[in-house]
Amino acid sequence: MDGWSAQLTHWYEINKRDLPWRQTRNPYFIWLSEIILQQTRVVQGLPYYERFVREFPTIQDLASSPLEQVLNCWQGLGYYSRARNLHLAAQQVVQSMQGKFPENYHDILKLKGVGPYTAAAIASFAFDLPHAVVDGNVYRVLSRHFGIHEPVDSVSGQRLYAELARRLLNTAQPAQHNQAIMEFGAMQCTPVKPQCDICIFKTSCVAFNRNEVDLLPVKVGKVKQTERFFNYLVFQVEGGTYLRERIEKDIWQNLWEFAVEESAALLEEKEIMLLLQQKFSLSAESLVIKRVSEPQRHILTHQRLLARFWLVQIFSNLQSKELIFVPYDQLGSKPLPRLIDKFIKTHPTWLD
DNA sequence: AATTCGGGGTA
DNA sequence: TACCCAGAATT
Repeated sequence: MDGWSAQLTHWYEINKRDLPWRQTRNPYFIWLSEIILQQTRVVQGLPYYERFVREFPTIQDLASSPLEQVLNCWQGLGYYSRARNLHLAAQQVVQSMQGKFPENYHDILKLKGVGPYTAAAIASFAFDLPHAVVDGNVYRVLSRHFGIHEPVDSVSGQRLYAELARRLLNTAQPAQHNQAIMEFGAMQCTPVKPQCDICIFKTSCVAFNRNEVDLLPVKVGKVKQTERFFNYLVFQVEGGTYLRERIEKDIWQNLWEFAVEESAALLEEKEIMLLLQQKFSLSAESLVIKRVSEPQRHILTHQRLLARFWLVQIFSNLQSKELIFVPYDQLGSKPLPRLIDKFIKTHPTWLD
């Protein structure tokens, strides 16, 4: 099995993409790229990486910036706990590690938001330490090449794949080996329509020779989706509107949105009017429901959202514990979920 | 061990 | 549609 890594890295040297985080050994930059790329395609993460490097050139800059600024840079990338943990981990390094990024697997693993994959990636890429990465690409490449049907999302499967990856690792060049296997999974041994016809492992790939490529890797995880209905109230009051921060333990934590009423089904105008009077203590004379948007679908991994936006002009100030007044020209200063950001961008006439 | 965290590309 | 992406934290 000694030649396996050699074949792989040979393929890599010919076919690798030119990616910015491959041009540096700075553990801070490599860490940034790895957090950004968790569950995220390279092409999607790339502009975010450039932005973070520019906005936060050092880990001290990141640690001393307000979370809101970090979330603003992260806006649209999803899985926002990554941004919160990134910020926490930066403060961890500055405050408890004298600003020195940890230099071994064990200490890297202590950082918030850093799990086994990311710790192995940083340890190998930045410090040439012999830790094998196991990510979605690795699961796919190994399951197919070695014909493994053990589910990748089971505990026994994860043990099995981690052990196999560890055995295959070229400990003389762990960084190159790790980059190579992930690049191979991303570019050649792809989830659908892998390019088996031109694959260097054509003769040794068990799945290919058994015609099982499309069956692997095996996953058992079933995602059950819930349906939710959000009724958004876009209050219109002299030059601005009202936003609230989502602080509850739910999606979009620490992001901002319009006043919202969640319901078992989208509310109708009569119910919205009642809500405005009861929950927001507005009289029928002090408000006008001016427009309502089409229902907007928004799909998350575990949730299907249906949202509708009501434009409500009001003639008195709102007294609400959680709603804060935001001038229209400052809407961009708050980190917003894609659903809200998209609504604002596609309904410019609603907001002058 | 199972669930929950986003958003977009691709077939 | 359904699947998946340089996964990790929480329950």
